[in-house]
Amino acid sequence: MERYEHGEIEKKWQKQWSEDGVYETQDIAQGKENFYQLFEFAYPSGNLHIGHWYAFAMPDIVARYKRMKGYNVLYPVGFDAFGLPAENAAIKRGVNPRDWTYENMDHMRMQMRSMGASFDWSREVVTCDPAYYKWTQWLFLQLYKAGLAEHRGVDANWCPSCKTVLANEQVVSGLCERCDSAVEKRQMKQWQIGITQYADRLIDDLDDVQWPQDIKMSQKNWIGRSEGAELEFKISGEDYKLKVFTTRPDTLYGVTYMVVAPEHEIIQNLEKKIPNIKAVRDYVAESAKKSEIDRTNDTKEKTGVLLEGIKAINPANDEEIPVYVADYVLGNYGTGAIMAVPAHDERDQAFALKYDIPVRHVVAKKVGEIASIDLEKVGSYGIIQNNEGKFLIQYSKRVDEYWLPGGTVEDGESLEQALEREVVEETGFSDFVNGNKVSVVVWDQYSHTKKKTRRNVCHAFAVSLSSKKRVEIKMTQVEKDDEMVSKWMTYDEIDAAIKKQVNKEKGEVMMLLLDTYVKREVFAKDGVMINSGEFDGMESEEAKKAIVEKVGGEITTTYKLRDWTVSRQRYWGAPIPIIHCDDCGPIAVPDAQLPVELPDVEDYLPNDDGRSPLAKNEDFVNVSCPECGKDAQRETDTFDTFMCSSWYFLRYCDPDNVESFADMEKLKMWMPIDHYSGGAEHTTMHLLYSRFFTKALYDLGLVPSSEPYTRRMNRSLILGPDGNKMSKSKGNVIDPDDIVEKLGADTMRLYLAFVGPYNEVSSYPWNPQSIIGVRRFIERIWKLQEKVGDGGTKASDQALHKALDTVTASIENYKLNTGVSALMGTINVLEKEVSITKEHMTLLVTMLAPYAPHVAQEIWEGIGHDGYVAKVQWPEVDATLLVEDEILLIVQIGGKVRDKVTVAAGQDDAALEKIALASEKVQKFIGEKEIRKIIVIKGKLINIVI
RNA sequence: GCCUCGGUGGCGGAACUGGUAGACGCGUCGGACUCAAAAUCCGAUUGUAGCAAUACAGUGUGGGUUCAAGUCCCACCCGAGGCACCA
Repeated sequence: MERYEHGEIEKKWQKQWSEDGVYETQDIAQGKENFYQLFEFAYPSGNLHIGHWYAFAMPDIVARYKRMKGYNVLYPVGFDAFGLPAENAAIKRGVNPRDWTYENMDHMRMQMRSMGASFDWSREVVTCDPAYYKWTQWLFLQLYKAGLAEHRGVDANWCPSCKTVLANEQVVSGLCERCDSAVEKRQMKQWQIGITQYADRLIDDLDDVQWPQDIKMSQKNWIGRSEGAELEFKISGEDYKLKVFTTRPDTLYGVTYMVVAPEHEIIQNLEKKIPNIKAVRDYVAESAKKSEIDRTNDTKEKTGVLLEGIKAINPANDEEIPVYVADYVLGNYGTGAIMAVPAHDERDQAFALKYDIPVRHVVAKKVGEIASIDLEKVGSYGIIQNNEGKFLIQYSKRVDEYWLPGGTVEDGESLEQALEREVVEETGFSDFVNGNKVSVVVWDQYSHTKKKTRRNVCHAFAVSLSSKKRVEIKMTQVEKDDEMVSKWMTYDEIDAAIKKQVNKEKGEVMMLLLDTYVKREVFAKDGVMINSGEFDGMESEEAKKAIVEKVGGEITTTYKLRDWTVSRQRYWGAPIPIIHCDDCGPIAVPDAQLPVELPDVEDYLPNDDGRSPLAKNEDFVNVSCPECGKDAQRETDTFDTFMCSSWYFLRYCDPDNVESFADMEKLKMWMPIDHYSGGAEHTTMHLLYSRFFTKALYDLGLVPSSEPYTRRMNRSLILGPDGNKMSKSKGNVIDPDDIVEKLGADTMRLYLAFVGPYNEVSSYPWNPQSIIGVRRFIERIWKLQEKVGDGGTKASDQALHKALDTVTASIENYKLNTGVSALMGTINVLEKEVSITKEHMTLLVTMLAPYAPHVAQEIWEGIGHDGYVAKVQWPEVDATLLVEDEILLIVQIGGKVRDKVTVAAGQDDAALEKIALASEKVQKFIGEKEIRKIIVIKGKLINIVI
């Protein structure tokens, strides 16, 4: 037996596959269904790393399997060759980005061939090739002509280090996604794409795709849809209306002030009416100086300035309320102005506390569920805390119940008056200072004594005692009967006590009242309307619509998603195919003149002035207007590389087409993509952009489906042996070329498959021992060839078919690791046999072929087969072989395993019961006890209940 | 803070619709072969107690449902990711 020489074997077959065009895909294959398996194409960064292997070689296992399963599989490959990463790397080395990119691609192609993956290289797509970007430009112009692209002044994200504008998605918590520099705001005229017009569909259509929950949620969060209403507040004495967006129109009666963002136009428009305009302007200037990070970072301390001389009018009750300017309100979200409800919004409460603005509760928490209310009672209760932190509680000895001091409000009394009267009567403490209202709870209960339903509106006030002076206690008869006493109790004592009391609801109400004070909670949920005129008693959810209707507001939706800025002030990108004419405005370059080729230039370095390096190239810039023929200038910005990658998967379907970006008939053959795998970092960038692109093109009748990817899966990360992310500076980088050389591509593929489930996002440290174990496994298969002879056992048949069952499911579900385990388990059985048949070995290498294609092919040939194992039919499981002759019967007593008995399969329940009861161990445990019940799970388990 | 997904031996991870927890691999320990080592092969390996048969405990924590819970329900703790002064 020759030794297993991975190097020779792998090179030999890679050459053969390539020469025979084994993996080239036709658009139609007789009798086969098409299957499109896609991975994210690579940036030509220079060198293949383990991450590339994980990204390209794992889906290859699935592609190979699907091919054997009888599908016509498209598994294409290409390069995302334009853009910042390549350009920055080239600049760093002082080489031209074009040369750098093309050299890198050559090198990477070579490395990728060493994976032994079944890529169809004949369909390769390179985005910086004019034959490709001609269509990127053309597609952009289709969007432009459809009103989905516009050159407009924007508050752009400028990266001072990359010297270009970035899209919102490329700013990660205020920093440039590529270089981590702090992003600045610049007013610039930029090309934007109208992705926001598709916000709803981008969210709603997620229901129809088979994507993992987390990816869907990330996209939803990013789009940030929030449903609410726009309401108008008149400015007193002015012909001016302040429009606000709110998700809580039900709290309109609780509005005690308003806030506008520093950028808000009201400051300009009504500046003559604002006596303190100087202070206001200073504040606006101050907040303009703050960077985005500063402004969103100091979330605790809120600042603002009152707009003196201006009063807004609450449309619900015509009350006049003050207006502030404060930077906790953002200019670019909603309407840039809010109605502030300190009782029901945390931020508003913080601001109100600082500037001493009244708080008005208009929604109460509700306890109890009762259909109709017979009578209503309003109560006023005190949260009274002494300097030891204990609370004053009324305790009824008779019914063992706790409650706050206070009581029912009588006719003509205010809440405060009632509270004072009741507390003095019940507790005798008389020197107290009325505090702030802290909360309101509506408690609906059924009174068994009165046989009526009752609503208790319980108001709670935080009250402090100025002295411990007590006067005579005047209890009511009921209170006397209940043996009421006052007690000082800690929060924990109260919490423990009410858990034991019979009336749980009453305890809950008290804790709610108390919690609001103790935990300083702001009640921002749904409840029952109070203090809201005709809406009192209504459920707040219902009141939303009713109040919007009453004040003539409008139900609206806002989004966090912003339009996609696609201009980049950089050289290495596809030129934006637009000509600016003084008379005609921005004009699309006529189709016949596409592509607008990226010229070769001497100076490709980016500038600080916000203009692309192409702007210096007069030959490029100066053209005549395609409309009127006058002198005009080309757009000199280039496209965001995400434009190029938003449609590359369409080009794979028809890569050589010179008439169009892709023929509709060919697109229909392949789209939508059956499975797409890639990195989690693209969830709210490429994945969102390409979904938008597909939808827009679908609406223009250019593509056959409105979603590009039926299934999507984010891949895990392979870490260095030390558990950290691989990086040159940490010195923990594993070079795949080394592994291929020392252990072979098949070992690498199997190792990566074995390391953990491919369909879950996690991170796996590189384990140098473990990969040797995998290599050992291949060598054991290799040696198994020696055992191929005439004889073979049924045990081998069974082991192989059991594995086949697992391997098939494993690949279908992208849990590639369990398939490798199953194969390992099989050879543990086969190795113990004296001899196995050629059929056994054939089945084994057929299953191995998707995982380790080289060695599988070599053995395939070695045992006397012609052609390619990659082209054979995936075997069917012989179900009869999965049936065991004997089973291991688990005998439980009361759910605990007490015995395991090997019995003949296929016996009926009664027979199994008999066997179980005959067991000595079982008898020992049962003893004298009576058997209450016996549960039999067919072919598996018996549970005897005693 | 809100949303989503997770938490299983020393490690990576198995466990179908509730039915033997820890498959498979790594590591560790013991043994065989060898003058010795590497490689290879064989055996053991969740913890505690015990010479052992065995018993008890055990899937983040605490409750619950069930004949039976890693799996289902409730509450909480921890981790990862997304959003975040977003009204």
